[in-house]
Amino acid sequence: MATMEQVARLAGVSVTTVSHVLNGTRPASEATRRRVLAAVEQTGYRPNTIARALARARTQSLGLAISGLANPYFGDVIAAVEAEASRAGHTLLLGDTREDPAHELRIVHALLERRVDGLLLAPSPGAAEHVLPYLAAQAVPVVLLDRTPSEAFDQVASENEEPTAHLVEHLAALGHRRIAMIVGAPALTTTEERVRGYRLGMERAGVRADDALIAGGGSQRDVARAATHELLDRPDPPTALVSGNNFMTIGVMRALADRGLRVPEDIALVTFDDFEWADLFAPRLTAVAQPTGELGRRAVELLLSRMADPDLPPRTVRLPTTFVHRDSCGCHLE
Amino acid sequence: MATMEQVARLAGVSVTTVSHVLNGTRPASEATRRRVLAAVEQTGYRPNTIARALARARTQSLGLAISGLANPYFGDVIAAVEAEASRAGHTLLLGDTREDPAHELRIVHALLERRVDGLLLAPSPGAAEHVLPYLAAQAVPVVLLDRTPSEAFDQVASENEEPTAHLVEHLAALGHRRIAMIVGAPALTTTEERVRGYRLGMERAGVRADDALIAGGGSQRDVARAATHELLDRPDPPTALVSGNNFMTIGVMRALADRGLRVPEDIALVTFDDFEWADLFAPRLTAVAQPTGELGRRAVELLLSRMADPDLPPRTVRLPTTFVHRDSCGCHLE
DNA sequence: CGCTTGCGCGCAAGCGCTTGCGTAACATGT
DNA sequence: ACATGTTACGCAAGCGCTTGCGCGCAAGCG
Repeated sequence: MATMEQVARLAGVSVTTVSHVLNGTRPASEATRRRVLAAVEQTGYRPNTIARALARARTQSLGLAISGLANPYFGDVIAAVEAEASRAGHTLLLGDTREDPAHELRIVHALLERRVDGLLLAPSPGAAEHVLPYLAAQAVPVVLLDRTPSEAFDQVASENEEPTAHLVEHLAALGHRRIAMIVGAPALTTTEERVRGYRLGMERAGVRADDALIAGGGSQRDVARAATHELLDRPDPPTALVSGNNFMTIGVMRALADRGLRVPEDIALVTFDDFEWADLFAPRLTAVAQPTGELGRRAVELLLSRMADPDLPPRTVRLPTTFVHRDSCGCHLE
Repeated sequence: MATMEQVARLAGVSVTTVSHVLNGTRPASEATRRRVLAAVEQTGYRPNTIARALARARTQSLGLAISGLANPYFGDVIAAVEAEASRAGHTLLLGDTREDPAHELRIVHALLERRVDGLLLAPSPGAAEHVLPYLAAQAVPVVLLDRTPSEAFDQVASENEEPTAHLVEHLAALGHRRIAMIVGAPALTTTEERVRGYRLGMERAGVRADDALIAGGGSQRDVARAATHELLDRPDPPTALVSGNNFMTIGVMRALADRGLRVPEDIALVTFDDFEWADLFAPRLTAVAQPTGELGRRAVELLLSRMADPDLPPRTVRLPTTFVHRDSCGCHLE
């Protein structure tokens, strides 16, 4: 991979001219342009973006710090982020926070040391005490993703409270009274909001909420599985379940399978987060679908605008979800 | 974010010394070390890896060019790659090839311009004519992932032929004779190998293979759906289906749902690629599971070893798959 | 007490680009 | 013919690090 120097020599001009021709930053005579371009062609020259970044103090790259890379929900988000970033001429640097504040800080450090021009972060539980204060002290543009722990940052997330309330009301309308919810990791704003949604739904339906029916699923499959077992072991087990996200839905289903319980015949289940295949397999899950692609796109959009103008006031974007009515709620039973 | 210069000034030493202390590249007196470290602490200094990369001609970053970021199969791979890369002190740059040779070339260019130290690539169909010859001419270490189009590169992939043959034999053993396969995009080696596996399975089972029963699903959901419809529209429709990958499985299932066909009662289905939830939803798919995490890990391992020693002969690693026997094959019907 | 050793450190030349400043060469107006 | 623009380009100083080379100094030696 040739350097600009070699191209310049071959074209019989200075590196300055090569640079300007390639970047279009200064007019050049047609003859010169052609000679430079020909030399580029001939040498197979590719700009060294590292050198460019050092000189320009901009890397044309964005950092994405997220957890659960394997989660298909985030998969969609990542795909959308990559597409948008690439459209804007930026490359994506990827880091997995592992939902752990310490590791998250390491990842963010690594990304900043790479001098990303902007950072997309799905803050872990605990971010508010660790990485967020640190980021606030840096000058780097940041957009928070999926979770919204701080109004001081730009952030984009789905609506959580109303959609969850709707799920609960739907179950209540079918006659359920003992409606349990398996909720995600504590300090996540998504968890808090979905719990509020649960309470709101119960209240609207005129059902007294019982805190014992709110079980911590830790946003993880196996924790959710255990939590579901605990709920079902109660003397007065719930007749309907709300799962707080897709990971936990798998855990909940596993617990139900462990006990040979059928959905929705033996117990009703509705979930936050949809699956692409949910239509095709039984039980067909009644779910709230997030606009994952849109989430990623908007996040990049926000980030680019902030990079363009750092003095913008912080913005919080909420995206509407979709209620997908299928069978697992038990509507079609009678 | 302070520069090394400022740290040096604060510590009353030269940048040379700061550099050596931070990198451990030269002994320094204990007193100096402490002063430097204190100055680093005080200024919140973070190394500028861009400058370092320029000076060292190494970026400590790996490129991952892959398609279908949203595909959970690749999600697992990405997660494993990220984990391994990060363990080795490398950052991941991510690009989506979109399974399109032209875009793939753009992505690879972008990654190389970023001067990644090594490249992981899931070559698109058509890579052999475009990006691969280009890469062969560069000096950059490359490992091919999932597909194995060229013995000239290091590559790691699952076994495809035998596992597919096994799926087919399994169906044949149940009495099926008209066994169709929905196969992936043409020029993919995975497709070729799985087709070979199909033929091999038919042969072993003593069933005459009919090429009309090999339908192109293009590795895409909707193409697979259409292909399935075509198969079922035949005067002598298949009684069993083999799906060539997880994306297409969704399409196949959708086509079956379109027609109200039940699996396995009306038609048997087995698939290449497993799903995490496949146990929990009906029909429970009988499938071949790839060791996705292992795939990612081994790929990074191979890449690192190649980076360490560019003169190694090219290696091709094949990973064993797992046959997961569930219900969609129809074994438990009678 | 000179002379070698080795230790601890700084100088300065890069790495491959970008970009402000300057300067020829030529066109324009009067 | 002379001032005044305009056009086309090169010089060189960075960007923030790394690293080969060399120098002063205290310790060790005969």
